[in-house]
Amino acid sequence: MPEGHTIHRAARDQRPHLVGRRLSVSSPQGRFAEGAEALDGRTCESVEAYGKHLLYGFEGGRSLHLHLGLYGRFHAARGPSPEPRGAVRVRLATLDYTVDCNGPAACEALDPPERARLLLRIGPDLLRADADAERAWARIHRSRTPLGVLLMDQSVLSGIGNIYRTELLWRARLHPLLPGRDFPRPAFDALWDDARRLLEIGVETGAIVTVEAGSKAARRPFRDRVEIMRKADCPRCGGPVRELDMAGRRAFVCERCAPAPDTSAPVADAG
DNA sequence: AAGAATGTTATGTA
DNA sequence: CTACATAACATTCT
Repeated sequence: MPEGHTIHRAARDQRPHLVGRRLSVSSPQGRFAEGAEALDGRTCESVEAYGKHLLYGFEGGRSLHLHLGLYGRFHAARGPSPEPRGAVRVRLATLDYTVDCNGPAACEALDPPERARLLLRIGPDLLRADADAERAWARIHRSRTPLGVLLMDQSVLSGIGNIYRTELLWRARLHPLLPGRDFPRPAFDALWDDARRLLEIGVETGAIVTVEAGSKAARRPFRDRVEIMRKADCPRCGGPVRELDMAGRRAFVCERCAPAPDTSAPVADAG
């Protein structure tokens, strides 16, 4: 269940157990690991999250790249060889700690140039302190592409998935179909800050929580922790929620809170 | 038990 | 070339 918060939380949790240690890298159920096992026995030097990507740097310069895709997960446990749970693709282990990664969409060893190429494709990561908002804004403010699509484009900014996108737009009372170029700068700044806040809550709690943090609802099942995702009625105004297909995923909008942008009579470009 | 799902990329079409 | 939509892939949950 990965958006950026899942990956950053995993990096934060795993780092102290792995960095500076020699790791066994294996595929305990014999699943294809795309060269990851070549890193077996090397010392781990870094564990870093970039958007939804996790990179383990190894002595010698090569990295292990994991991407959880739609339903990948991590299982961490004390001890060197716990029973694998579910479909484990790769296992990273020291003598007293084991991380299993289940069902990732990417699990591969990268050379330094390949790693650099990957990082170039990833837009500013809201969960990294040095995230460059100007870079994201440069892509957004001149684009005709709808906000609902731009927010999920990992090369524009990284870490946001379908749920955060949907919730963020609802919170900001912005319609997902609003073209990026019609997005006012102050609204962008506010959304950027809100996104960081929500993602940080996600890292702390290990779950997507967009209702009031610390509330009772925040501890309940998924549908209670979000405001509008997969809801039929708007929790703010009671209006009906409309479903949109955006970038192949379902977005939810209250058009009473966020009126649809005017699509009529586009003015011809002068140039 | 079928279908949807917190994701991405490659390919097809206009 | 662009901007889309669609398919494909990995697995788990409802």
